[in-house]
Amino acid sequence: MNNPLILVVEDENALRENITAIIAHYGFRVISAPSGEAGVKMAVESNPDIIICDIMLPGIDGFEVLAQIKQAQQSATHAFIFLTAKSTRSDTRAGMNMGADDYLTKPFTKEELLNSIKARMEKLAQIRQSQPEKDALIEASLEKITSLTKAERKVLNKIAEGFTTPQIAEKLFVSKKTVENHRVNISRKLDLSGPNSLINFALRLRAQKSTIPFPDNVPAAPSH
Amino acid sequence: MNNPLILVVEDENALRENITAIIAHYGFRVISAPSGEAGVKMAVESNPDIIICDIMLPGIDGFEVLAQIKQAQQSATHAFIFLTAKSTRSDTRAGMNMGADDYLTKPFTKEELLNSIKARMEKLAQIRQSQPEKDALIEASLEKITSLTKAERKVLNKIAEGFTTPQIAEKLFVSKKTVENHRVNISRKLDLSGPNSLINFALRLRAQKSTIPFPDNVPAAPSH
DNA sequence: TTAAAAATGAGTGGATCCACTCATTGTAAA
DNA sequence: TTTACAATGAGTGGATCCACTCATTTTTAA
Repeated sequence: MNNPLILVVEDENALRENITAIIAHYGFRVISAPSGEAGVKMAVESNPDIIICDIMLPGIDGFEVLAQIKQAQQSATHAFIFLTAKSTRSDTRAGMNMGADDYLTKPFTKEELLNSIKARMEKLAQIRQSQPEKDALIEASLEKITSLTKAERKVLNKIAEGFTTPQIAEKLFVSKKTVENHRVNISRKLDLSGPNSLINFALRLRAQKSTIPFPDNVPAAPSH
Repeated sequence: MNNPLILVVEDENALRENITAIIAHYGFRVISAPSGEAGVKMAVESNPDIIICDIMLPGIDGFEVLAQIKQAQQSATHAFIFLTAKSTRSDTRAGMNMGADDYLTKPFTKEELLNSIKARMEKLAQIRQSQPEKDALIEASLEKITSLTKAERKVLNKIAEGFTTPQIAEKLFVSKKTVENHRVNISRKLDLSGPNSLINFALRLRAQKSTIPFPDNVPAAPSH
């Protein structure tokens, strides 16, 4: 698994920046959200490998974040780590029973955080275990992916998840026409043509890389 | 998931029988082992969905059990729940960092046990089912592939190679109509439906099995 | 030999994908 | 502010996929 993507959902600015800094320093790609609502949106869009989420959040809380992500993204090939100041037994059980994968009690050390991430990562790698026989077409196109815009990357991600145009339109809250336009633009940028070439490309790409690098993990195409 | 299998590794006879009775009472299949060594052997043989394992065991301890099972069975997608009397933070972290999925501190109630099992079960079901990219669909369909005829296998093979209907028709020296008919029949036999579902299936099948068992490696479906 | 299944091909219709053009609105940089 | 690009959405048309039905010929098994 190369370059895992980690999403941090934490409302306290200092703690959020601290965590993201630690994660980034150890070579993982990281994105963050200051609220549950933003976290859900980002998770659906970017499909991170690991989600680290505080339970006490303004607006919807961590439990609700987990529930909504489970709802929206049935392809739960990610790990969910809860953060909390409360460490009562019933609280811990509630989190785990909702489908969390780990439960870190604040304050936690850098090592505890990293070890937890590492353990979940290994678990995920075990689960996925897709063999990476290199594909010339994919390899050649990897550079060109950087020329895709944010919206185009979102669409490509959904294509790779196996969704059809109408489904993608619904999930991204845009019209089918817009999705179709994005598909055409993606195909053009990647030099693809012919029926099924895009779904074909997306699935092979996904077979190689656990998650597609976008849309906020990688700088979008420059405006000019 | 039908009839999940749960393995209980616990040396105290009373507790082990108590746990297995609870689990069995709620309709799950359950097997048990009184030692780590027996537990590892049983896990490798029976490939249970969930392993509930005490940490304090005579002979090899729970950590070692987990390590050995991970070693022997790296492809298995199962959940591992630790049981322990010690509930210190460092102890919990050690267990989770080794790849455990939950950590129950003794004494625990029947509800805590069942909820933990239920949560891990849902997680497993999600993983297996979703892997839109993976096993559940493929695995479930592997048997059905044997019901495909020779011509249908040839077509499925070409689909997996990324060819479109017109290309397949040309390569197999038949008309496009014939290929289309085969595609429909394949979809029907594999319980697929919707646009791209076939190419999607074929590519995932190919990603999973380096060589697809057909068209000439496996006997065709019996004529009647 | 006879009956069943497979393989081939055609017809029809609907849904989707692909590829163009065009327009509007928003955003970001010169 | 002006300019360029992104994002959105619509229109059109063609190719393909999907799902039916139907028919003919060939192969296979009883």
